[in-house]
Amino acid sequence: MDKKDKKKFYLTTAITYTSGKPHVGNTYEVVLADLVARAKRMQGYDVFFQTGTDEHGEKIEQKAQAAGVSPKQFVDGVARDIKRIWDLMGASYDKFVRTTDERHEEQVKKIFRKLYEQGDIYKGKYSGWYCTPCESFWTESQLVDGKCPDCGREVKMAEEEAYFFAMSKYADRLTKYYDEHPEFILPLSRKNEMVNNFLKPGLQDLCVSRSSFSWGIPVDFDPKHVVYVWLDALTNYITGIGYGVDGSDEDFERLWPADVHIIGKDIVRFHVIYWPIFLMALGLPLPKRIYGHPWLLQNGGKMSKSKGNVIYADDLAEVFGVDATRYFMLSQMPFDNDGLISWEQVTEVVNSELVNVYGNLVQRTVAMANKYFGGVVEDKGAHEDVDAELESVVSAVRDKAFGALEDFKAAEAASEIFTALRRANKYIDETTPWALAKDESKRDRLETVLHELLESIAILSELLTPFMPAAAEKALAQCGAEPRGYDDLNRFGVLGKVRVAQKPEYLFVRLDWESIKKSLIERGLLGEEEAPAQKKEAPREERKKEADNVMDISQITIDDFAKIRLQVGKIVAAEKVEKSDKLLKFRVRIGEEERTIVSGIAKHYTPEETIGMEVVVVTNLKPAKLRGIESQGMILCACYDGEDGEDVVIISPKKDVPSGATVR
RNA sequence: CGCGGGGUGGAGCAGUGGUAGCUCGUCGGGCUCAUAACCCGAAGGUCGUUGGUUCAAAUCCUUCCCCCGCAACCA
Repeated sequence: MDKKDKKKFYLTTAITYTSGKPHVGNTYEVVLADLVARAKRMQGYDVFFQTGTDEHGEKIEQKAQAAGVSPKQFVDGVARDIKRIWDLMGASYDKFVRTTDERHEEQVKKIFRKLYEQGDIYKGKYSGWYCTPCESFWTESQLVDGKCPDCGREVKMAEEEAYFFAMSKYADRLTKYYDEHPEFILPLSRKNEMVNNFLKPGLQDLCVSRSSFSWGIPVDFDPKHVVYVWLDALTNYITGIGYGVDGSDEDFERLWPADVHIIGKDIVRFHVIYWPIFLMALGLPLPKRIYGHPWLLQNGGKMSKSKGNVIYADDLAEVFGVDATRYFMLSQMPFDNDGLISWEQVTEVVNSELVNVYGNLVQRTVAMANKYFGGVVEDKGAHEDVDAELESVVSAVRDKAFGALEDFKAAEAASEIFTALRRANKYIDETTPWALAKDESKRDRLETVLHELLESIAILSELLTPFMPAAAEKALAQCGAEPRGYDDLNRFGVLGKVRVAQKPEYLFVRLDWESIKKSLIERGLLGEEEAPAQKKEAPREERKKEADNVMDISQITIDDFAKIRLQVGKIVAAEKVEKSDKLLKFRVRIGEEERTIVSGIAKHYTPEETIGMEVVVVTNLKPAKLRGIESQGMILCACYDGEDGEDVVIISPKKDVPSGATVR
């Protein structure tokens, strides 16, 4: 079919920031977008799926410097890695844009100039609190005790030339757009958040240039400045498909506006406020929908002290296979809540859904087709009531599942399909083919039953293709079926006489958690104590181990110890440190002097109960700044793993001791 | 009061005004085509807490408690 005859569907992910290797969360976004892209293609849309990398900015400049390479070399490496993972996961993107693409850079310069010339961008002064040694600007609220949050030094009010985008003049149009397009922001809860936090208080003009670093797209008429990364990054959605300030390609005319931007919930603000306003300023229509998906979080993340706990998609794919990894992400992620992932959960889902329900259904059906009919099966028309029930369940899946996908509810779609697969397994028990096989007069019925099963599997597998392309295709092949096309996926009677695979192959292999766990630990992909099932046992062994470790500390001489000056002091005042949930600030009297000491024990002591306590203080410790307060010493505490996390107890002499007494 | 999310049977979740549901796990049974799989049944929930609105609240309003992510931070 000619492209012009089809309805277009343009979708994008956010472009990934190239500061490092993407974790499962980033990868989830691409897999989700890929699901939608594949589903839309099945439905006959002319789909254009764009993803890519966001490669400018100060952070990248710093990372590159730390790595001792040029920024371009650095992003080339990371972008390659990102692309590799996307490809590995089977992402069927049509275009992978990079913000360092020449064409993109050229258009961003032109866009910036255009907006400047038409008065949306103006040159102004950026003023704020400036810390000279750190070369950083801070807002009032970022300051700590009126000082630099990084180094604790004095800051001064300073000004810097910068370009601003006059946001406020578009605010009303944007609000109106929200009201007229209630489906613009998904999930809905985000909309109120945006309106209440940003639109209602009044939109601030946005600073759209930077001059404190140089890794960015220069403002061509004022090269001291580089374009703000978000203005640079967001425009990829139009430059990638051929937008040009002086005239756009045909592709752009066909594809824009985007049908959806699939992005993380953390960057919803940029996509529903700044991006639409930039587009308005350019005189372009706005994207139809923005879906801010939740995050995929790691289960057992708090155990991270035992390093090596971060999960990457390529590791998952290596252990479980691409299809299983995709399926897990897509079926387990809620629509508007963060989801969890752990190695054990993936193992469980693979076994209980992919192996037991889907794989096993295909396996037993194909095996029976071979056993009873030499692998060739057709519909003999010997139907019974139970067939109609199976058929009605299976035929309804297409509209339910694809309907859910219209709203990006992948888990719901997957669950519709699996409900039907379970129904098919039940059908086998209801029809008892092995019993029919014993009765020569039931031969047609038996063949009909198997054909019903094969057609069910064929339909459901095709519906699963966007989720698990390879496995679904394999299942179709096992049944001897060809893809029938979207229009026929809601009815039976399409599958003719088929020859099934002679040697059924497992779609998914059953996994043994214990051995997977073992190999993960060996490879350093899993911390020893992640397994939630053994919560009760693990901490105890842990504690023991820790006790051993203490004994194991390399020995020091008495001279080493003598370097540490310990004295008894008395807490005379205590208060919570503002804006901190762990820190307490103490005044401690040690002999004749009084010191300020900050300690991270707010979770274990209230200020009141510590006043008057005698404590042991390290008095010759080099002072350090915490939350901008100078701490002149350290209060000794006993720390251990208690029932619920770490317990901390201040060490205190049992008898009254003169203040300032030394401890040895 | 930094921002945001959440507290529903053992675990993970669905459920936004009208008999509290799903998957896993557990227990019992069935079947034997199948990857210790499949099918049936059972046990198990004061829906975090307080007060309120309503004929009716897991669902709306209110009080408090707790958990998680981000941010900050552990002398």
